[in-house]
Amino acid sequence: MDWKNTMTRLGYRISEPRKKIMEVLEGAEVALSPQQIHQQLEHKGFDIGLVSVYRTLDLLTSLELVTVVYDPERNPGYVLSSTGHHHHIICQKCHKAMEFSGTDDIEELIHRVEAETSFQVRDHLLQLFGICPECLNTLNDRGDK
Amino acid sequence: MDWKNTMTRLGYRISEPRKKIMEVLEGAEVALSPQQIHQQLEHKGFDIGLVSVYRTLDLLTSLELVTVVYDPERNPGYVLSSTGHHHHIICQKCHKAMEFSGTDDIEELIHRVEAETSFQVRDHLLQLFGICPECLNTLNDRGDK
DNA sequence: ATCAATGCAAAGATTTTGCATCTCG
DNA sequence: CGAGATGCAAAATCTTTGCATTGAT
Repeated sequence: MDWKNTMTRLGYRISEPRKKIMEVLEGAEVALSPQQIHQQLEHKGFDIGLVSVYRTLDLLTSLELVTVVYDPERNPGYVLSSTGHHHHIICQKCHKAMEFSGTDDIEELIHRVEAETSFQVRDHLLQLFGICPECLNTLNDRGDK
Repeated sequence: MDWKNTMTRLGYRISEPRKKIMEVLEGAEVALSPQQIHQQLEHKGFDIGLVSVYRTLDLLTSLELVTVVYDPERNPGYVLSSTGHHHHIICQKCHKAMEFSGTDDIEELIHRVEAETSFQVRDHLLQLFGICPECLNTLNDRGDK
Protein backbone atom coordinates (compact mmCIF):
# COMPACT_ATOMS: atom_id res chain seq x y z
CA MET A 1 0.00 0.00 0.00
CA ASP A 2 2.67 2.36 1.04
CA TRP A 3 4.88 2.07 -1.98
CA LYS A 4 2.23 3.80 -4.05
CA ASN A 5 2.33 6.85 -1.86
CA THR A 6 6.08 6.95 -2.00
CA MET A 7 6.15 6.74 -5.74
CA THR A 8 3.38 9.23 -6.32
CA ARG A 9 4.96 11.64 -3.94
CA LEU A 10 8.19 11.45 -5.90
CA GLY A 11 6.45 11.90 -9.23
CA TYR A 12 6.52 8.32 -10.49
CA ARG A 13 3.50 6.69 -11.99
CA ILE A 14 1.59 3.70 -10.72
CA SER A 15 1.43 1.71 -13.91
CA GLU A 16 -0.04 -1.73 -14.42
CA PRO A 17 3.32 -3.44 -14.86
CA ARG A 18 4.61 -1.86 -11.68
CA LYS A 19 1.55 -2.97 -9.76
CA LYS A 20 1.91 -6.52 -10.99
CA ILE A 21 5.57 -6.66 -10.18
CA MET A 22 4.93 -5.43 -6.68
CA GLU A 23 2.23 -8.05 -6.26
CA VAL A 24 4.70 -10.75 -7.10
CA LEU A 25 7.22 -9.39 -4.64
CA GLU A 26 4.58 -9.05 -1.96
CA GLY A 27 3.59 -12.66 -2.43
CA ALA A 28 7.14 -13.96 -2.49
CA GLU A 29 8.68 -16.05 0.25
CA VAL A 30 11.99 -16.06 -1.49
CA ALA A 31 14.24 -13.45 -2.99
CA LEU A 32 13.51 -13.43 -6.70
CA SER A 33 15.74 -12.69 -9.64
CA PRO A 34 14.43 -10.53 -12.47
CA GLN A 35 13.94 -13.64 -14.58
CA GLN A 36 12.00 -15.40 -11.87
CA ILE A 37 9.71 -12.44 -11.46
CA HIS A 38 9.16 -12.36 -15.18
CA GLN A 39 8.28 -16.03 -15.21
CA GLN A 40 5.81 -15.67 -12.39
CA LEU A 41 4.14 -12.87 -14.27
CA GLU A 42 3.83 -15.08 -17.31
CA HIS A 43 2.33 -17.91 -15.30
CA LYS A 44 -0.21 -15.50 -13.96
CA GLY A 45 -1.05 -14.51 -17.49
CA PHE A 46 0.49 -11.04 -17.47
CA ASP A 47 2.50 -10.23 -20.50
CA ILE A 48 5.06 -7.83 -19.12
CA GLY A 49 8.42 -7.38 -20.77
CA LEU A 50 11.51 -8.56 -18.98
CA VAL A 51 12.97 -5.16 -19.69
CA SER A 52 10.28 -3.51 -17.62
CA VAL A 53 11.02 -5.86 -14.80
CA TYR A 54 14.63 -4.73 -14.83
CA ARG A 55 13.72 -1.10 -15.02
CA THR A 56 11.13 -1.36 -12.30
CA LEU A 57 13.48 -3.23 -9.98
CA ASP A 58 16.15 -0.61 -10.54
CA LEU A 59 13.72 2.11 -9.67
CA LEU A 60 12.31 0.35 -6.63
CA THR A 61 15.79 -0.40 -5.41
CA SER A 62 16.91 3.18 -5.79
CA LEU A 63 13.87 4.24 -3.79
CA GLU A 64 14.77 1.62 -1.21
CA LEU A 65 11.38 -0.01 -1.51
CA VAL A 66 13.15 -3.15 -2.57
CA THR A 67 16.44 -4.57 -1.41
CA VAL A 68 18.96 -6.65 -3.28
CA VAL A 69 20.01 -9.85 -1.64
CA TYR A 70 23.28 -11.49 -2.59
CA ASP A 71 23.63 -15.21 -2.45
CA PRO A 72 27.02 -16.59 -3.40
CA GLU A 73 25.47 -19.65 -4.99
CA ARG A 74 22.84 -17.83 -6.91
CA ASN A 75 21.93 -14.81 -8.94
CA PRO A 76 21.14 -11.61 -7.11
CA GLY A 77 17.63 -11.59 -5.71
CA TYR A 78 15.17 -8.86 -4.87
CA VAL A 79 12.91 -8.64 -1.84
CA LEU A 80 10.66 -6.01 -0.37
CA SER A 81 12.49 -3.93 2.15
CA SER A 82 10.06 -3.38 4.93
CA THR A 83 12.31 -1.93 7.56
CA GLY A 84 14.46 0.08 5.28
CA HIS A 85 17.61 -1.54 6.50
CA HIS A 86 19.44 -4.37 4.96
CA HIS A 87 19.45 -7.34 7.25
CA HIS A 88 18.57 -10.62 5.76
CA ILE A 89 18.90 -14.24 6.52
CA ILE A 90 18.86 -16.59 3.60
CA CYS A 91 18.32 -20.32 3.50
CA GLN A 92 21.13 -22.08 1.69
CA LYS A 93 18.78 -24.80 0.57
CA CYS A 94 15.53 -23.19 -0.54
CA HIS A 95 16.92 -19.63 -0.74
CA LYS A 96 14.09 -18.24 1.28
CA ALA A 97 14.97 -14.79 2.54
CA MET A 98 13.69 -13.33 5.79
CA GLU A 99 14.41 -9.99 7.30
CA PHE A 100 15.46 -9.60 10.85
CA SER A 101 15.52 -6.52 12.98
CA GLY A 102 17.70 -4.95 15.59
CA THR A 103 20.60 -2.81 14.61
CA ASP A 104 21.99 -2.34 18.08
CA ASP A 105 25.02 -4.57 18.01
CA ILE A 106 25.90 -3.51 14.54
CA GLU A 107 25.88 0.16 15.32
CA GLU A 108 28.41 -0.55 17.98
CA LEU A 109 30.56 -2.44 15.54
CA ILE A 110 30.30 0.34 13.02
CA HIS A 111 31.60 2.86 15.48
CA ARG A 112 34.52 0.62 16.27
CA VAL A 113 35.34 0.15 12.62
CA GLU A 114 35.09 3.87 11.95
CA ALA A 115 37.58 4.47 14.71
CA GLU A 116 39.92 1.78 13.49
CA THR A 117 39.85 2.48 9.77
CA SER A 118 39.02 6.18 9.56
CA PHE A 119 36.33 5.33 7.06
CA GLN A 120 33.09 7.26 7.28
CA VAL A 121 30.51 4.51 7.28
CA ARG A 122 27.41 5.32 5.29
CA ASP A 123 25.64 2.07 4.76
CA HIS A 124 25.91 -1.58 5.55
CA LEU A 125 24.86 -4.95 4.35
CA LEU A 126 24.48 -7.85 6.70
CA GLN A 127 23.32 -11.19 5.51
CA LEU A 128 23.28 -14.43 7.40
CA PHE A 129 23.16 -17.72 5.60
CA GLY A 130 21.85 -20.92 7.03
CA ILE A 131 19.10 -23.46 6.88
CA CYS A 132 15.53 -22.53 7.60
CA PRO A 133 13.38 -24.59 9.98
CA GLU A 134 11.44 -26.25 7.14
CA CYS A 135 14.58 -27.30 5.34
CA LEU A 136 16.11 -28.54 8.55
CA ASN A 137 13.18 -30.93 8.82
CA THR A 138 13.59 -32.08 5.27
CA LEU A 139 17.25 -32.72 5.80
CA ASN A 140 16.56 -34.73 8.92
CA ASP A 141 13.78 -36.74 7.29
CA ARG A 142 15.98 -37.80 4.46
CA GLY A 143 19.10 -38.19 6.50
CA ASP A 144 20.98 -35.70 4.33
CA LYS A 145 24.04 -34.07 5.75
CA MET B 1 53.23 -17.57 0.28
CA ASP B 2 50.71 -19.59 2.14
CA TRP B 3 48.26 -20.12 -0.65
CA LYS B 4 50.79 -22.29 -2.41
CA ASN B 5 50.94 -24.66 0.50
CA THR B 6 47.19 -24.85 0.70
CA MET B 7 46.84 -25.63 -2.96
CA THR B 8 49.64 -28.16 -3.08
CA ARG B 9 48.30 -29.88 -0.03
CA LEU B 10 44.94 -30.25 -1.71
CA GLY B 11 46.44 -31.54 -4.91
CA TYR B 12 46.18 -28.41 -7.05
CA ARG B 13 49.05 -27.25 -9.16
CA ILE B 14 50.94 -24.01 -8.90
CA SER B 15 50.78 -22.90 -12.50
CA GLU B 16 52.12 -19.70 -14.00
CA PRO B 17 48.67 -18.22 -14.62
CA ARG B 18 47.69 -18.90 -11.05
CA LYS B 19 50.85 -17.28 -9.75
CA LYS B 20 50.29 -14.18 -11.85
CA ILE B 21 46.69 -13.88 -10.80
CA MET B 22 47.62 -14.14 -7.15
CA GLU B 23 50.27 -11.48 -7.66
CA VAL B 24 47.65 -9.11 -8.99
CA LEU B 25 45.37 -9.80 -6.06
CA GLU B 26 48.21 -9.39 -3.61
CA GLY B 27 49.05 -6.04 -5.09
CA ALA B 28 45.48 -4.82 -5.20
CA GLU B 29 44.08 -2.10 -3.01
CA VAL B 30 40.66 -2.59 -4.42
CA ALA B 31 38.38 -5.54 -4.98
CA LEU B 32 38.85 -6.51 -8.61
CA SER B 33 36.43 -8.02 -11.06
CA PRO B 34 37.60 -10.84 -13.32
CA GLN B 35 37.84 -8.40 -16.21
CA GLN B 36 39.91 -5.96 -14.23
CA ILE B 37 42.30 -8.68 -13.23
CA HIS B 38 42.58 -9.74 -16.82
CA GLN B 39 43.35 -6.20 -17.90
CA GLN B 40 46.03 -5.77 -15.29
CA LEU B 41 47.63 -8.96 -16.49
CA GLU B 42 47.65 -7.63 -20.03
CA HIS B 43 49.19 -4.36 -18.95
CA LYS B 44 51.91 -6.30 -17.22
CA GLY B 45 52.50 -8.17 -20.43
CA PHE B 46 51.08 -11.51 -19.37
CA ASP B 47 48.88 -13.12 -21.91
CA ILE B 48 46.53 -15.11 -19.74
CA GLY B 49 43.08 -16.01 -20.91
CA LEU B 50 40.09 -14.44 -19.27
CA VAL B 51 38.70 -17.91 -18.96
CA SER B 52 41.57 -18.93 -16.73
CA VAL B 53 40.97 -15.91 -14.58
CA TYR B 54 37.41 -17.04 -14.05
CA ARG B 55 38.40 -20.58 -13.33
CA THR B 56 41.17 -19.57 -10.98
CA LEU B 57 38.94 -17.20 -9.07
CA ASP B 58 36.30 -19.88 -8.71
CA LEU B 59 38.86 -22.25 -7.34
CA LEU B 60 40.44 -19.74 -5.00
CA THR B 61 37.04 -18.74 -3.75
CA SER B 62 36.01 -22.30 -3.09
CA LEU B 63 39.21 -22.78 -1.11
CA GLU B 64 38.43 -19.57 0.74
CA LEU B 65 41.73 -18.04 -0.24
CA VAL B 66 39.80 -15.31 -1.95
CA THR B 67 36.53 -13.68 -0.96
CA VAL B 68 33.83 -12.19 -3.10
CA VAL B 69 32.80 -8.66 -2.30
CA TYR B 70 29.47 -7.33 -3.41
CA ASP B 71 29.07 -3.71 -4.23
CA PRO B 72 25.60 -2.60 -5.26
CA GLU B 73 27.00 -0.08 -7.71
CA ARG B 74 29.50 -2.37 -9.28
CA ASN B 75 30.28 -5.85 -10.49
CA PRO B 76 31.27 -8.43 -7.92
CA GLY B 77 34.87 -8.07 -6.87
CA TYR B 78 37.45 -10.45 -5.51
CA VAL B 79 39.92 -9.82 -2.71
CA LEU B 80 42.34 -11.96 -0.78
CA SER B 81 40.74 -13.32 2.34
CA SER B 82 43.38 -13.11 4.97
CA THR B 83 41.37 -13.83 8.04
CA GLY B 84 39.05 -16.39 6.57
CA HIS B 85 35.94 -14.53 7.53
CA HIS B 86 33.93 -12.22 5.42
CA HIS B 87 33.96 -8.77 6.86
CA HIS B 88 34.71 -5.97 4.51
CA ILE B 89 34.38 -2.29 4.32
CA ILE B 90 34.17 -0.80 0.87
CA CYS B 91 34.66 2.76 -0.24
CA GLN B 92 31.71 4.02 -2.22
CA LYS B 93 33.94 6.35 -4.18
CA CYS B 94 37.10 4.44 -5.09
CA HIS B 95 35.74 0.98 -4.26
CA LYS B 96 38.73 0.14 -2.17
CA ALA B 97 37.99 -2.84 0.06
CA MET B 98 39.53 -3.40 3.47
CA GLU B 99 38.97 -6.21 5.86
CA PHE B 100 38.19 -5.67 9.46
CA SER B 101 38.35 -8.09 12.30
CA GLY B 102 36.41 -8.93 15.40
CA THR B 103 33.43 -11.19 15.24
CA ASP B 104 32.29 -10.71 18.80
CA ASP B 105 29.27 -8.53 18.35
CA ILE B 106 28.14 -10.47 15.37
CA GLU B 107 28.25 -13.81 17.09
CA GLU B 108 25.91 -12.38 19.65
CA LEU B 109 23.57 -11.19 16.98
CA ILE B 110 23.66 -14.55 15.25
CA HIS B 111 22.58 -16.31 18.39
CA ARG B 112 19.70 -13.95 18.80
CA VAL B 113 18.59 -14.43 15.21
CA GLU B 114 18.85 -18.19 15.52
CA ALA B 115 16.58 -18.04 18.51
CA GLU B 116 14.11 -15.73 16.81
CA THR B 117 13.92 -17.37 13.41
CA SER B 118 14.78 -21.01 14.12
CA PHE B 119 17.27 -20.87 11.28
CA GLN B 120 20.52 -22.69 11.75
CA VAL B 121 23.07 -20.06 10.83
CA ARG B 122 26.03 -21.42 8.91
CA ASP B 123 27.71 -18.41 7.42
CA HIS B 124 27.45 -14.70 7.23
CA LEU B 125 28.39 -11.77 5.12
CA LEU B 126 28.90 -8.36 6.58
CA GLN B 127 29.95 -5.44 4.47
CA LEU B 128 30.08 -1.83 5.45
CA PHE B 129 30.03 0.88 2.85
CA GLY B 130 31.42 4.32 3.30
CA ILE B 131 34.13 6.70 2.26
CA CYS B 132 37.76 5.95 2.95
CA PRO B 133 40.08 8.53 4.50
CA GLU B 134 41.75 9.37 1.18
CA CYS B 135 38.48 9.95 -0.58
CA LEU B 136 37.19 12.01 2.31
CA ASN B 137 40.11 14.33 1.71
CA THR B 138 39.40 14.53 -1.97
CA LEU B 139 35.77 15.34 -1.32
CA ASN B 140 36.70 18.10 1.10
CA ASP B 141 39.32 19.57 -1.20
CA ARG B 142 36.89 19.89 -4.03
CA GLY B 143 33.93 20.85 -1.96
CA ASP B 144 31.95 17.87 -3.23
CA LYS B 145 29.03 16.63 -1.21
C1' DA C 1 54.33 -40.16 -18.32
C1' DT C 2 50.11 -38.66 -16.54
C1' DC C 3 46.55 -36.00 -15.35
C1' DA C 4 45.43 -31.43 -14.31
C1' DA C 5 45.28 -26.82 -16.21
C1' DT C 6 45.22 -23.67 -20.12
C1' DG C 7 43.45 -21.37 -24.19
C1' DC C 8 40.49 -20.82 -27.89
C1' DA C 9 36.25 -20.54 -29.92
C1' DA C 10 31.69 -20.83 -29.42
C1' DA C 11 27.47 -21.02 -26.84
C1' DG C 12 24.62 -19.28 -22.99
C1' DA C 13 22.98 -16.07 -19.96
C1' DT C 14 22.23 -11.61 -18.25
C1' DT C 15 21.69 -6.76 -18.63
C1' DT C 16 21.44 -2.38 -21.18
C1' DT C 17 20.02 0.86 -24.88
C1' DG C 18 17.37 3.26 -28.71
C1' DC C 19 13.20 4.32 -30.40
C1' DA C 20 8.32 4.13 -31.56
C1' DT C 21 4.02 3.52 -29.14
C1' DC C 22 1.06 3.71 -25.40
C1' DT C 23 -0.89 5.50 -20.97
C1' DC C 24 -1.26 7.54 -16.42
C1' DG C 25 -2.39 11.78 -14.27
C1' DC D 1 -2.57 16.66 -23.80
C1' DG D 2 2.26 15.65 -22.42
C1' DA D 3 5.81 13.64 -19.90
C1' DG D 4 6.85 9.36 -18.34
C1' DA D 5 6.58 4.28 -18.96
C1' DT D 6 6.40 0.24 -21.85
C1' DG D 7 7.88 -3.14 -25.27
C1' DC D 8 10.49 -4.76 -28.90
C1' DA D 9 14.60 -5.77 -31.11
C1' DA D 10 19.21 -5.48 -31.04
C1' DA D 11 23.64 -4.68 -28.85
C1' DA D 12 26.73 -5.04 -25.17
C1' DT D 13 28.40 -7.66 -21.21
C1' DC D 14 29.50 -11.23 -18.59
C1' DT D 15 30.12 -16.21 -17.74
C1' DT D 16 30.27 -21.02 -18.89
C1' DT D 17 31.46 -25.15 -21.67
C1' DG D 18 33.85 -28.52 -24.90
C1' DC D 19 37.91 -30.01 -26.61
C1' DA D 20 42.63 -30.20 -28.20
C1' DT D 21 47.10 -28.82 -26.43
C1' DT D 22 50.32 -27.69 -22.94
C1' DG D 23 52.67 -28.14 -18.65
C1' DA D 24 53.45 -29.31 -13.58
C1' DT D 25 54.70 -32.95 -10.70
